[in-house]
Amino acid sequence: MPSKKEKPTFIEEARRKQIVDAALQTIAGQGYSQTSFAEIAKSLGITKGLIAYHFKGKQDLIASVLRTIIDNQAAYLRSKLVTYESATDKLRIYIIASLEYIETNRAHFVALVDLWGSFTSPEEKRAFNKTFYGPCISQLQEIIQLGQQTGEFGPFDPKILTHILQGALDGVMLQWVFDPNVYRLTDCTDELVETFLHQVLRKS
Amino acid sequence: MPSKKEKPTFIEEARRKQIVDAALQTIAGQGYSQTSFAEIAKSLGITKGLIAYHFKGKQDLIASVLRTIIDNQAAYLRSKLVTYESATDKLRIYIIASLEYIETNRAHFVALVDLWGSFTSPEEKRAFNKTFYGPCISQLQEIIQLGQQTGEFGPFDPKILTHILQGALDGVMLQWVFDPNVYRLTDCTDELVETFLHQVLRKS
Amino acid sequence: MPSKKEKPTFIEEARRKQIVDAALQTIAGQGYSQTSFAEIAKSLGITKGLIAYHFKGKQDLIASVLRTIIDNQAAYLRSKLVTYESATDKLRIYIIASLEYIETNRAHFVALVDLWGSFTSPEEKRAFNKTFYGPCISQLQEIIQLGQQTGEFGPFDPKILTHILQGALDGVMLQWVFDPNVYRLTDCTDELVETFLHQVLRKS
Amino acid sequence: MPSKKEKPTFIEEARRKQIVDAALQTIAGQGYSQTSFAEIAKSLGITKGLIAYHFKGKQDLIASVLRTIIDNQAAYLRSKLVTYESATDKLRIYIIASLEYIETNRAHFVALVDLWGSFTSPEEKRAFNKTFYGPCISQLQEIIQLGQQTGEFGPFDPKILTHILQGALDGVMLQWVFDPNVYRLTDCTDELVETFLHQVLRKS
DNA sequence: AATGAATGAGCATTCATTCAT
DNA sequence: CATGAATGAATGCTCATTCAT
Repeated sequence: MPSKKEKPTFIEEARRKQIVDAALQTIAGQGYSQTSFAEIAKSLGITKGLIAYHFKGKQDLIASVLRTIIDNQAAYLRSKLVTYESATDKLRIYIIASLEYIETNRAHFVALVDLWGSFTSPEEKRAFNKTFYGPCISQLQEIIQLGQQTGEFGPFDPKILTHILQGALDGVMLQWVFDPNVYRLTDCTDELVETFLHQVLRKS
Repeated sequence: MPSKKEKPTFIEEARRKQIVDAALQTIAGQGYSQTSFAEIAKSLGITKGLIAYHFKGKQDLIASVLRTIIDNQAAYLRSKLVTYESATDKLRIYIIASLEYIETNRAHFVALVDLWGSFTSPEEKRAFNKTFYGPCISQLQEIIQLGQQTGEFGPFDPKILTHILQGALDGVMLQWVFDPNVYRLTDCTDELVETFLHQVLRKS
Repeated sequence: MPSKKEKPTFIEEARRKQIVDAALQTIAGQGYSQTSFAEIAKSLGITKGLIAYHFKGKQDLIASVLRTIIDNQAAYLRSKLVTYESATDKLRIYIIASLEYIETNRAHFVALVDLWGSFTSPEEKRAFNKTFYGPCISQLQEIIQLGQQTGEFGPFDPKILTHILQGALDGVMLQWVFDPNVYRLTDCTDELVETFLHQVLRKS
Repeated sequence: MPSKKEKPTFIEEARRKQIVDAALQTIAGQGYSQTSFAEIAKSLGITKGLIAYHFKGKQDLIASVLRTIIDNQAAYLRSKLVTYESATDKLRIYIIASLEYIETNRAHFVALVDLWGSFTSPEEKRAFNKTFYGPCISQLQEIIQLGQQTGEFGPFDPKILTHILQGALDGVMLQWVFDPNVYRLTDCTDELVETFLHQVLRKS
């Protein structure tokens, strides 16, 4: 393990990223239970000792993988959302961008679901949930509350609807991730936008 | 392993069920990665040799666990659906019963998600998906198509809506399974019924 | 690991003893730092998995080794001491038997010194010391105090003399254990008996 | 590793000493088995590569540590002994100084005992013994033989008594090193001086 | 002189699986 | 039917050592 507090060197940073990416691909490709240091190392043509050199342990490595997945997705969503003003537009683009992202980063989602199995205790699972869901949920809830403040959206429980919409997105992505041939993701996008926009815009 | 073709004895059947149940609870409680034969055996007060005797291997055991989860849920849904005639009623009860079932059988869903990690190759994962989602999806799709035939429901792509509704259900259950304190499942039920009934009943 | 509370089977007990003995010999022969499960297993023609099956871990195994060494020696000394009545005789036989025991069980002492290195923290080392030295010291101190009560021995600080005599015994054994050719152990016995009996018998 | 034959530079010499000292403290503090290059390097704020650069290998380093311990003690004893003329005085001061040295350099003795475990083969252990015990024993034996030549001491086997006295010293130090609270080292000093001076001075 | 990236062998430990009893 | 002894492959991890920079 390199020195603790000093800023990491260029080569160090590059290796870490390389290993994290390989880990992510291995998890997505072979499942978490088959993702050993040896397997990751083999896929990179390095030794497993090198992975242990760059990461404090397996937990550290998968935490980094998780971080990467979450941060990437969050950054993508944020970059899309900033260009729109109205809550209606933001909500539409949130749905579209969420599915778009998964379509081009399927491995991320596969790995994410698999990683769930790496947390053994209920406490760890809850923490994992918070880390992963937290940012999405709050981003979405802000949009919905914005819509209610501006009067664009009707009166409904914002928290419940947030979770249902996010749930619908995740559920749809999940099925597609399980089997990409089950439907075209874009067809779902349209239907989801229609269903939920219609629902939030109802005034009575 | 008992003889291949003979019908299983009573005790044989009981043991298998006992072991499958213990496996399910262990997976839900400690996670799949912590679920060894030894762990299951300990929770039953038997030896791991006995588990190996009754099942061809670990894959065989978890396949049985999976079967149990799926069959139980399917049976529950079916028993609820038969008492209703109209597609609208059937759809409402499908949503309600799905969430009801998970609320009283949370361990099943926890185990199900965890078990996803036990499939290593993409092919296995796809097969798992077919086995698990298949029955739910076709049951739901039948209801929706029924509604369109009777004229209760409006004109929309039945397949896509089926997947979106099922996805919304799964997504909502998933979040609740991750953290039971995130919302009351019944609150979601109402909102889901309202959202989707409104959507399918639209005529234009 | 076999069942926790039930009495161990015959074969279980035999294996454990066999493994403990092999561990002791390996430690004495190659040093603790070279004593791996693999090494012990190789010397027995079994697999290292079997050692892990019979012992909870390495700590458990070396604790058993330690126990064996200490108990054996203590039992030997006790069996010798009971046949004598007077403190003078007991003291003489304590010295003689201590060296006798080491002469026929050199490996025990070699292993004992080596095992010291297996305890990393000062607390562990102190505990080790208590476990090992405690029984010897108290046995010896009882003899000396007996001698002072019966009037056989003169007036001196019994605790200090106990430690000095035990120290002399250990030091002499240590040198001989390091290099058996340095002197004949029996020559030391005579001189030690003479030196210390003379010392304790002094009345003024 | 620096060039073989050239005399070492000032900085080279300083580094080696610094590393040897750190190694000694680490061994005494955490035990030999926990003393890795990384651990020593960390305690000095340098990299383990640097240690490998200054020493041929781990064996080389611990040999240097050993040398330091032995030479320091020998130098201390010699400096004390030269100021006395008679064998009786020399013997008394040998005992006193030996215990004095350990009292102020406890870490040296702790490390010494721990280092015993770093020698794997019986041959290495014997060599270690010779290196360590040799100087002490010959110094002590010279004193005793001097006393017999001058007629101060009585007629006894000088070799055996040398070893017994040295053994007593080591044994007493060992117990105190194991647990400094077991007795005050100075109390032992007095008793040891009394016991052994009385013994060597006996004329019959 | 010194660093830090990289190696490769070795470690204790876990576990599904086999099989004689 | 059931046990428990035994295996062997795999896992995460440690560490002395090497070497280009």
